[in-house]
Amino acid sequence: MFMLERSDLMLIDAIDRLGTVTKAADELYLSQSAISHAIKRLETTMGVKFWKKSGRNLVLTPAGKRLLTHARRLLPQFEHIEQEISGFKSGVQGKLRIGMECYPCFQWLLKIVAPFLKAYPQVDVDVLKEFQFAGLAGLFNYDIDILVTPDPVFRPGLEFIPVFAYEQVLVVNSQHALLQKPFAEPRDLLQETLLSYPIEDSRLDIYTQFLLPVGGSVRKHKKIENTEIILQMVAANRGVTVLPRWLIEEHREQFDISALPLGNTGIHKQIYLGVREDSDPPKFQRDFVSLALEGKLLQP
Amino acid sequence: MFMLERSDLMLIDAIDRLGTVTKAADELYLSQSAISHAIKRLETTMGVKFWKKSGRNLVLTPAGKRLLTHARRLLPQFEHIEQEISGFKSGVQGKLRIGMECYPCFQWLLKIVAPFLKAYPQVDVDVLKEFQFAGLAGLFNYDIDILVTPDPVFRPGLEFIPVFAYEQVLVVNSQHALLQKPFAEPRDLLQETLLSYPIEDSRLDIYTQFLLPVGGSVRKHKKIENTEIILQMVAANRGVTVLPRWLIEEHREQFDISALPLGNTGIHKQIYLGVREDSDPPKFQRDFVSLALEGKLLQP
DNA sequence: CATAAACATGAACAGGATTAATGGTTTAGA
DNA sequence: TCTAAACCATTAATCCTGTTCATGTTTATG
Repeated sequence: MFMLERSDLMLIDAIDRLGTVTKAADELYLSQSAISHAIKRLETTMGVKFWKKSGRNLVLTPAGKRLLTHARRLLPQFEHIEQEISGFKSGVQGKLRIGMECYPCFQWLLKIVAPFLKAYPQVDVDVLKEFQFAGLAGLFNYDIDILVTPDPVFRPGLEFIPVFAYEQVLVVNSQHALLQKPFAEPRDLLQETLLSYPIEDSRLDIYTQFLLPVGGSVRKHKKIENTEIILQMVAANRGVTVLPRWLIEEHREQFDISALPLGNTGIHKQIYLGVREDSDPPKFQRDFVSLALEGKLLQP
Repeated sequence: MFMLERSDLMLIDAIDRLGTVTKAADELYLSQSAISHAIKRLETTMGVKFWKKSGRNLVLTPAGKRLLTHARRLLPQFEHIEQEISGFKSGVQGKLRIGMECYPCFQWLLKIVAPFLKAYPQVDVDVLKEFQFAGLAGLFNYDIDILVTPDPVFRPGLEFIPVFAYEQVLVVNSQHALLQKPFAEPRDLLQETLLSYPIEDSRLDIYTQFLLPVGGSVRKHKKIENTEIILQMVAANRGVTVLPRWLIEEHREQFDISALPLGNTGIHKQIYLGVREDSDPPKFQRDFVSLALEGKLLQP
């Protein structure tokens, strides 16, 4: 009775990735013939053709494509398991892969990662930006172990832990007229240029929580990658932006900027750590969460 | 260079599940000695001990436990892949596993599954209730292929497709005084007994969307599994409940009940189908979604 | 203390996986 | 158009992995 093995998945992955059986054989430290035989065995035992000849190469059949997508999904998990397991022989070693879904997350994360790295010298930390992993899917696929995000998903199988509360404030030039007011109202932005990180409007709080509910808008909206550049432009009176208050406090000295709340209540957000509800995750992973929670206490 | 294989995962799983190496050998159609050798090979090549002797049995070390949880996660996926792949040889055959996260979902699903089964006689349909899978995790783990839920999660890697809109209405006895009013207000429920399915309050629309926002409450809250029983109790004037309007229409004849909107706008919900953003899912899976969407058109 | 249950070990074996050698197609390029 | 190179398939021989068999050791049980 045949069993699809990891080696079969590696086979189909390598052939597709490298284009030819010969190159795949090379990568897998096998002969071309070995691969050819393996293909035959796989296809006959499963009773399904995964490749067909096209010229002098092999191309995937629909069944093959399907198997490939599963291979692409599972193989990294095997690698991750091996990494994790080999950690058990050499002490506490391991790797913590953190995915981030928001810009302020990164700024906050930097503050937490530093003490963690110090406390766990044997643990590697990988910080993945949004485009390098697939959000929730990344968590479940074991591409990442921790998801840092402002949008929690409270569903079975997941745990989202609030670790940091902050207020989103409107950042303006220090001489800006708006600073006369105790807080900004949507209509105050009608003539302003909004500067933001390059993400969809639907994920910007100023739209979802401030402008859209009352049909407000801005004169212009410019998207910029870099926080410093954004602040520089605000300081130069080229626009306004929305950022966490604590981030602004840290740049007060450097830039000629001030901040005021959005609306009379202000926009309040939380950063959450999302983790899988795993049966016994590595200790350093739980410890990272604890450390983040301690940080929460420190940051009033 | 050693590779953790599926067979290794099967090994650790079987030993743990059956308790002894001997029984595991039995299940895997191997000799006890074969397993014993395999264990040794696995442990020496990975450089980690996964079992230690306890009396005359083997018990898992922490590393072993960790490997086991990964095994439990991955093995079903292999089985699923094999199932799916073998579908390619015998035509359109396959299995569609649908997970449900809400009670009205089930009622709705029944209507969709029937025509699907007729249209795809070679496809098996498994409908899993909430406690048999882990929601979103089930989707990503390939425990289920489609998640039926009223709470969509719009995140990368997932697609949630609205397939059915309905109104949650307050269901009362046909002689109930409230029926004089055009719609129910939160204070109307102060003296009522609320009947609901046995789920947490935080997932009941009447709380989250009706009572809690204004600090309302009910006199008493009883949780009951079965729709018919609930309706019987409402008919007997033993309480009120909240259900989709279309469900009530279907039971009008049978029970002495009537319905009225919750609040002046009513509570409006949608059922969504959640699927993985897979590269080419099986055809019958996409077809199921299409069928559900057609159903949407039929149900005004 | 005898017995059975359970796992470990060593030697021998079988068969599956690998390779080398060769042949058959296809394609690129002169 | 022809040749050489690139690529995959097949055969037969070989290797070596994983298996079994036989036996040993430890532990629980009555």
